[in-house]
Amino acid sequence: MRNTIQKKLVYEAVCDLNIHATADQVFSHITLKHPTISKATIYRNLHHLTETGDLINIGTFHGAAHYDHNCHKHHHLICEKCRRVHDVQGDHSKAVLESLGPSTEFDITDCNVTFLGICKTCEKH
Amino acid sequence: MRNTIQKKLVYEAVCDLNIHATADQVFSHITLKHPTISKATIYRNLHHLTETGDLINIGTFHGAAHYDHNCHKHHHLICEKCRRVHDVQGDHSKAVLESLGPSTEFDITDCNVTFLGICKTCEKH
DNA sequence: CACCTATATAATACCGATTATCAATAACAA
DNA sequence: TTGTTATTGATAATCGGTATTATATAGGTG
Repeated sequence: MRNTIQKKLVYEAVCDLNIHATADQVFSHITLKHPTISKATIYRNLHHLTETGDLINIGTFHGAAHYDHNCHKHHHLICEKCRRVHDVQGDHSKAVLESLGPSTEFDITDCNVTFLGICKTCEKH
Repeated sequence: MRNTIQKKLVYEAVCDLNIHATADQVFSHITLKHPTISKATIYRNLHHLTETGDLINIGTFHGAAHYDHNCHKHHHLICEKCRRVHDVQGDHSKAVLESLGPSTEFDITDCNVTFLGICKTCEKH
């Protein structure tokens, strides 16, 4: 896996934006200064960076995937009004897996805990 | 909201299939006996039935949404090989919300706990 | 350093899932 | 039965993402 300028740009964009950006937001951010970058390159590098553990892919049940450069264990809250993704500190996955106990039906590898609600900005209207 | 034949068919299809069916699976099932039903009607009614609480939309991070007619609180495991959705009995949401405590940042309405792993069928190869 | 070659790129066609549009139809209240 | 209005079927459009391919370039080799 080569260290291309584009890969660096994608990683930096996710960090700079710091809003759990989507591929599209990353694309728009980068094109401001590098108008020739391709959308396919954004997607490819988001995948690469997720594989190497530099980014985390936040599944959000609806619409586009969001990416997070904060790789410390934590959770996310999806605002049901604006669909933005917010950080929720803590790690409840372990506790859930422990209280679930060993499964005879599945080889459980992970547990995703995601909160739903309304963020402060939307609460105010 | 009117009680159309199509809405009834969609609900019954999700129940009869009993496999956390996708819109496409519901469509295929219904067209066997009602070949003129439109895919848009399937999507529309899946939405309606989710709003009224008759069905649950299971987000799966990738691909199509799955629908569940079992509205008792329980969780799902998504098999990382076959992407099928399996039931996991229990309700950990409450415990997670309690251990999280009250939030000053968000009006948290719910907490989604989804397990990832490999199901028995796929484990055997 | 110049060269090589495999990998990454830009551009674009394509795909699956879902939503929007709209004229025709049917639910249901009067 | 009739009028109104939500729902339908058909289909185009959109959205998020992947596949293809000719070209460019990262980074090792001599």
